[in-house]
Amino acid sequence: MNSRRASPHPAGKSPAASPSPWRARRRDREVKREAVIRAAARAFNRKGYHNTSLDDIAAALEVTKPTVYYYVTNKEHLLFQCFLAGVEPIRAAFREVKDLELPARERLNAVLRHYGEAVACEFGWCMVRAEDQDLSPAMSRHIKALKSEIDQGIRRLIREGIQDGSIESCDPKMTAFALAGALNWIAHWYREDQSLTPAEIAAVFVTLFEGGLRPRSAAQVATRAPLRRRVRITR
Amino acid sequence: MNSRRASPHPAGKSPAASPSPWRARRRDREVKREAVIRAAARAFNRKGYHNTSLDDIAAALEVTKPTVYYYVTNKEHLLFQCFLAGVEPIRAAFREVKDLELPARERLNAVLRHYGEAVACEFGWCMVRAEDQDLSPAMSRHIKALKSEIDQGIRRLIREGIQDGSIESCDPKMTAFALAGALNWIAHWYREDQSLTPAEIAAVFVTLFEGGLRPRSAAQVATRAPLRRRVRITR
DNA sequence: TAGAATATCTACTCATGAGTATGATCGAGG
DNA sequence: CCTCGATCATACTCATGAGTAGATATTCTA
Repeated sequence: MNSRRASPHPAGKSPAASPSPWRARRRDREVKREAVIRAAARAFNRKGYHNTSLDDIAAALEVTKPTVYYYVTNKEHLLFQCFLAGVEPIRAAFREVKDLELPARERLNAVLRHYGEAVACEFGWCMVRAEDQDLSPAMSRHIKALKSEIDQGIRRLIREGIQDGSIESCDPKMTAFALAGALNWIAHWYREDQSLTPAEIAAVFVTLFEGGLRPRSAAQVATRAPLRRRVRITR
Repeated sequence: MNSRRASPHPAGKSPAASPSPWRARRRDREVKREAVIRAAARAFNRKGYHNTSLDDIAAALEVTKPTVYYYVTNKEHLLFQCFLAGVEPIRAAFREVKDLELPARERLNAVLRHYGEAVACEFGWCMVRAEDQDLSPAMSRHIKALKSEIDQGIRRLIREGIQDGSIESCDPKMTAFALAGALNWIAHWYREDQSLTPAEIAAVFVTLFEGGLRPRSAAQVATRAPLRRRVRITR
């Protein structure tokens, strides 16, 4: 990047005098770059990573493949960028919640709500489904680290919740797996079933996580199996 | 299959007189065929469908690619067979539970336990991750139908549970998505983390699904945020 | 307006992997 | 011991798709 500036003006004075066109160019380029990443995310979303060629992505943008390569280095980086766009909101959610004076369960709920919305968004699929098997070792490590950071964040909130009494005693690791799994899976069905908005889905899920299936109303009927028989007989 | 028998003995008498060698052959073939499918499942498990070539699978069996093609028609069918091997235990679980005289929540729990164990098994990955995008339209329909059958089965149990009072009122569809999602996700992490057996995992998950995160002990401490501050200060 | 930097296209290379044509081998029955 | 069918290997074809080389268009600067 320095070399680009240095070559026309070795002394390095004129670039400082007229920075605006450079800036404009750079922003323009960045906008297009993001468009490429978004188009890739949409394509991966629809057809999966392996069933999407860079020609497909280029066609969606009404350009040709080399143009795509002008903005991203290769397909793997493209997936990685989509992944980053997907995780960033989740990391933000952790930061946002970090200093709230709330019991840990409520902080966890807030994170999970953001998490669910992130998974349902455009980049959700890429974030959830970026497989280390598809990536170079270096990328794989990087992605695993980011995923692990989130996982550990959830576990920590669960541990804190157990300590402060806002969460029932449980295995933090397994519980984190269960919660994240339920939310991750949204990426699989949300394309086909958009009957609820991402925010609504996240809210429903968090409610379920909190209370579980067991009825909480005091007037819960004890094991009355005959009722079921009756139901089946009526058909 | 008839043509194979008919060609050596057009009259069709000798085959009935000596069925044993044919039977033995067929069983032998079937055993090998299953070995091919299991090897494929293991390979898909480790490297993913698209990163596994039929040469890989053949090498794992110490044969060559045409030999694999002698037992299965193509890669897609191979994935489909793995998928079937994965779902079958789950369908069996539904049948097993069908006529039990138990509240629906307990029947649901039993199904979910089997479901979890199935996902953690050898074919779990193939079942969970068989993407319609990777398959021909016909296969895709077939797989979707089987997945939908299971989904609908879970929803039905949830509805029955709400009716018989064993499950708290909720949205059956979303709840089914959440439960199945949490369990499906086991396929993603179980390879790397086998600290618990499939049965133990399933049990932990079902317990969580039942009770949720909110503490059930009467002596639950109300929102005491200061506790958390203390924790952070100590570091 | 020359010319440099930016942006895009045409037309390739090259590796991989699915699927196959054809021939070799082996074991059982006549 | 010879034949026939079942089994398996060698050695291909062929399509696809990632990535690139080099030419071309566009735009800004001097």
